[in-house]
Amino acid sequence: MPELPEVETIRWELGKKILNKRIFRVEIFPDSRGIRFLGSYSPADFQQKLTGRTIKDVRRRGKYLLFSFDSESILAIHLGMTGKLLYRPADTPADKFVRMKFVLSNGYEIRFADPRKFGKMFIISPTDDKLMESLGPEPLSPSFTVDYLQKVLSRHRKKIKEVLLDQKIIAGIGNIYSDEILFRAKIHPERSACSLLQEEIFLLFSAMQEILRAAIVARGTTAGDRQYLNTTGKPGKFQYRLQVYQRRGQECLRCGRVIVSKKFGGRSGYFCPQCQV
DNA sequence: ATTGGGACCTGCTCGC
DNA sequence: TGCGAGCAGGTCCCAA
Repeated sequence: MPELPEVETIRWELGKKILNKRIFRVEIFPDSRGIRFLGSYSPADFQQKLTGRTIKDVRRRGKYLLFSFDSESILAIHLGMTGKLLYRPADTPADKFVRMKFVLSNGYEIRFADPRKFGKMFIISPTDDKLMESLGPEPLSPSFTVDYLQKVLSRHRKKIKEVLLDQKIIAGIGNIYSDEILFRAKIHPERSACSLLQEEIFLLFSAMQEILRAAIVARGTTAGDRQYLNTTGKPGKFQYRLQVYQRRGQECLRCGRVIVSKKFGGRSGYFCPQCQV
């Protein structure tokens, strides 16, 4: 699924292309049922709110993309697992699984394609923004420090893997990067968060910074069945640098022991049973 | 309060 | 070759 680095890549690409472009038309397709229009907006309200608006800013918060306009409304998009935002010239052949599209004034359109329909799209107001407020801090922001991480981990007894995945604690990390971060920090995913020693917390913090930054530079990870693609339909490059995710049965690149996987609350986690302690 | 598990979705892989 | 079962997982929701 698109996690922080993938969403950041999309934000960066779109930001260069659609600023000050006007939304000429909003098309919502019949099979867009799965797009959850949260809040009190119906699809028709949604179209009305956005049609004719000029895009003024594209930001990211956690795994959400936030579009600002020449109005009070903010469009928030969560890509779920399989969501893509494809930026195409309007005369380009149709893409599969497009649930919604924004036709822009410059002859291009943004196509929201989402085979598994886990994506969400909704309108929020800058002043009443409960969802964004409920998100934890951005792990790459200057205010996210080792001290902060230590404080937050000491408050939770649950597994460190679960803590990394909890968007209310830290925003933007999903299954792929939580595995990679824990592997790099040599921490077992089932360790209780509050049991981590100061040294380990420092390693965890460093691993988080390094991996997320490297993944952004690599323009994200296209792995597994998620088939993340950027706005031009191209894959990322970080999958070539994965150390542990989806390497079950293969040798650990650090110690040679066989990588194992285990279910953590419905999702699979990969780790080395020898060097992650 | 915290924690855990199921539901939502559907394309894809695997085994018989 | 065909078909059904199972898997993938972010977030919401409910129960213990």
